[in-house]
Amino acid sequence: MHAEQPVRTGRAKRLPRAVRERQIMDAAVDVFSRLGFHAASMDEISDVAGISKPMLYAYLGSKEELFATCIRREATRMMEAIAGGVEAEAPPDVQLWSGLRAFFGFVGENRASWQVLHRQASSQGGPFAEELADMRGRAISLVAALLVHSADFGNVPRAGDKEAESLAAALVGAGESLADWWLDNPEEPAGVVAARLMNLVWMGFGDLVAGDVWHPPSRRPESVADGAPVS
Amino acid sequence: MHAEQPVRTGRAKRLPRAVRERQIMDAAVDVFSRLGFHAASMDEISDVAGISKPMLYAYLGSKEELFATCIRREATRMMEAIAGGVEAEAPPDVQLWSGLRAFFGFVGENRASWQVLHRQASSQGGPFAEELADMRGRAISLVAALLVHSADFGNVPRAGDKEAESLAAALVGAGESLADWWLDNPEEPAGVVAARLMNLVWMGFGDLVAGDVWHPPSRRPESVADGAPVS
Amino acid sequence: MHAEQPVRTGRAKRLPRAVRERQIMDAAVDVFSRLGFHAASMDEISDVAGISKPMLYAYLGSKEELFATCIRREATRMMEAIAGGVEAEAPPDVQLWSGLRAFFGFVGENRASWQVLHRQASSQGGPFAEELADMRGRAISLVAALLVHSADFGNVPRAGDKEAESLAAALVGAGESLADWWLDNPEEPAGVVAARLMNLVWMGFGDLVAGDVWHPPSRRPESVADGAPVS
Amino acid sequence: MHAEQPVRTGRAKRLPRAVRERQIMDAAVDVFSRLGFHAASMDEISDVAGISKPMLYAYLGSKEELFATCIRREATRMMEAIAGGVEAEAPPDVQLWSGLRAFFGFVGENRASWQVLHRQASSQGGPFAEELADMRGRAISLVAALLVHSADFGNVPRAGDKEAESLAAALVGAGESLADWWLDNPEEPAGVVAARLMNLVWMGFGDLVAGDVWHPPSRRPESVADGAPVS
DNA sequence: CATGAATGAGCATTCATTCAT
DNA sequence: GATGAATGAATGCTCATTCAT
Repeated sequence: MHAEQPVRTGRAKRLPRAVRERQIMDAAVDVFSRLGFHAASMDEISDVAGISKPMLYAYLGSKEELFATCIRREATRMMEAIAGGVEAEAPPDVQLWSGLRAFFGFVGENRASWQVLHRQASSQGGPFAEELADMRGRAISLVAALLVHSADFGNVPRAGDKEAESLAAALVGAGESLADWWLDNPEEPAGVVAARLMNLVWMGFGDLVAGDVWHPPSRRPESVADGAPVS
Repeated sequence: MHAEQPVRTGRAKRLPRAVRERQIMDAAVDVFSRLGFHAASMDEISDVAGISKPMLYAYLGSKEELFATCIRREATRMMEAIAGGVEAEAPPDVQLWSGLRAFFGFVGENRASWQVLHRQASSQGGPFAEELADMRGRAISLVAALLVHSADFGNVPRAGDKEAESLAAALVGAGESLADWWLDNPEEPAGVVAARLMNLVWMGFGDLVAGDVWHPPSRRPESVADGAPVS
Repeated sequence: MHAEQPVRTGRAKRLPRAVRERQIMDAAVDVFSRLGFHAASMDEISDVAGISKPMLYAYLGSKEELFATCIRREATRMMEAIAGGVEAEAPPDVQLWSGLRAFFGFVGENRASWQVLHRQASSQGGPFAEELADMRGRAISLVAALLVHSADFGNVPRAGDKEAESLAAALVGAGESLADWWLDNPEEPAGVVAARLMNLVWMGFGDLVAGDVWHPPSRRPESVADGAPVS
Repeated sequence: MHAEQPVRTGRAKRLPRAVRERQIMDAAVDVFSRLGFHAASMDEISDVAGISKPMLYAYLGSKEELFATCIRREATRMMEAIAGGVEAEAPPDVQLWSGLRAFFGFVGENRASWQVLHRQASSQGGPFAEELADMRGRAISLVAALLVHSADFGNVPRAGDKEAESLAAALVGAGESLADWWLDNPEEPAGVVAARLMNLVWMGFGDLVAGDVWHPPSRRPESVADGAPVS
């Protein structure tokens, strides 16, 4: 994972800007993931990064900018890791499966990144939530497209976009939650856990598309809608 | 939902302690859900509650105590709402379905509570995270028990506890994520959304139990395990 | 010493004003002596007194007034205890001796009063210091008068008032310090400790009056005056 | 004495850490001596020091730490001033005399230090009182050792340690009180006042050692012990 | 370029004091 | 008379941010 230098002493060596920037962001991701946005202090970040606070500001701007930059970088890294594991020409189920595997792989190897993305980012108000929600939204859309594409293959009346999107949201949430569960229960290999989710979702989705649905014994499920007005 | 009085002026009317306490906690849940624990200030909470800060402290103790009390109250409310919608004698699928309906119903009617529980609580270090993680863990265990119970019905070799638990974690995460999605896309009735999740999960789970599983076209899914060492 | 009722419950019984007042002041002296003026809170005082805060204010006014009243009462009690032990017609040495005995007796029996008078009162700015300094000044003056009177008896050129006053100040300070020492070393009876001080001072004073003084071996003691300008 | 700038305006000039630290402590001693620990606010101290509050905390830690540091510094300064004025090889009376002179000299030149040490430190609970009481205790022990040493010279049955200690406590208290009196009556030179105390104590002590003691006319002085039970 | 030194602004918390019942 | 409920005004302390060297 990202390196740290707990205490710093003396003058920092002059380094090319790009290297410095990465060094700082590594430190920032580490600190943010451990303490969360608010509890993390610029003092600690600069300490961990091994530079002085004015440098921190010179390179990455304000605390908010720094956080946003971290999130963007980590989100990009994750998206790229996933995209890199997926073959665009493969059939939908294979794409989904490869994506899941890549996702679990990334989470396992980048715990700090994952913590920042999953836990910290969503809990802040301000501009972060929006940015992160955007990225998450894009991920959901990609999955939704996959689902739609797959359903098309099956000669079935095309499911509404909204239906696919909602299922994609559920799938993404399931993946996130399962990833967290896996971090707490690491005795099972990532592949097994990922496969389990793949099975659950893909088979369920197949049944759904095939019209093979579950029915409540007596009442129609829609009946609940009456009791849940959206304010 | 909970009322607010942005600015307060003059002396607050004398109220019995219990009423004031609820009033304050409503305000606190509102503010915490909007800003998160750290960004929420006791000043704002007391403003929203329509009282002065000393009352806040007299009634609910420190900021941490207040937050913990809020979380506990909202978590209890949600658990009770769900438990109240589930018949203990019903078959597992019906129980799951009722639980889902009750969950979506609660989220729809208590957005602030949901935000606090879902977003804020997990992102703080300290004692909150633990407490909340405990409750989530209990919820997952309940669902896992349901799954195990259901699988037993089917004369199938009993799924390992870990397998059930992981699936339950996925299901809970899917529910959370779908609830969030629904709050952003409220045009579909809660029942429809909940039913979709129910279908996906239950049918998929049925296939899983029946041994009707998805296979990657060429490589065994386990192969991914090699690339995801747990550090 | 003064009684306490740690916790109070229900409505206080109606009592004649004088009794209530004494009750309150006993509590206040107790709390002030334990915590000092600033650290003592009106909340704690009212708790210990067994009444509500508004009563506290109704009876004794502000915190400063309460403190001043306490000091005045305790100082008066002490002065009266001492005066009561001294026979006005007795020769000066006997008067001094009786006064010392009475002083040590009072301190032994009223530790809280003594703490308030000695430690708390002098450390506050404000009007207390002045009031207390006044009382202490009066005590010093009384002792000084005794010394002057005694010297007159001895057919000696009357010592300057200032000289007597300074010696009285020294004696009072010695008594205070010795009383504190005695509270920390209670194994010796008060009478023994008091007698020791009496001896030291009276014999030394006798020598002084008799012109039997100590001389530095080589240099005149006054030489130090040059190095100690008063700013 | 220490300089003050009641109001501060603009940014403070950059100073090396050590200088600023002394500047701050000078201000703190000044404020603490005027107002006492509790009434002194960090705001006022930083104002008087001519810096902002964060600097105060950066350099000296919390209010308690600052106070403790002040006390330690001033106590050390005073002890050193006194020790520096005393020749270790001189006979006991000369040592006592030099110590007294040095003490009065220090008090005259460092009123604020003296106030902090004498008035504020003893009135606080917490760790200060203990620390200060320790130093005072050490001072008393030193004086007691001097007295014992001196008595030994006189071929007299060695006075009990407790007796010497109590007399030392009386002497120290007399010195403190006389110093306060002198600050209020500065028309007499320090040397004269100090000499007066030296005379009183030394001659009285000589008589005591010589067995030349004062006796109450009729009753034995010990009789008072009955009336002073130690609770 | 790099940093030690500096600060404005805010936050949690407490306390003396007073209404309204 | 007596009290629970209420508050204005500090106070200790921290943090993101920026000069001056």
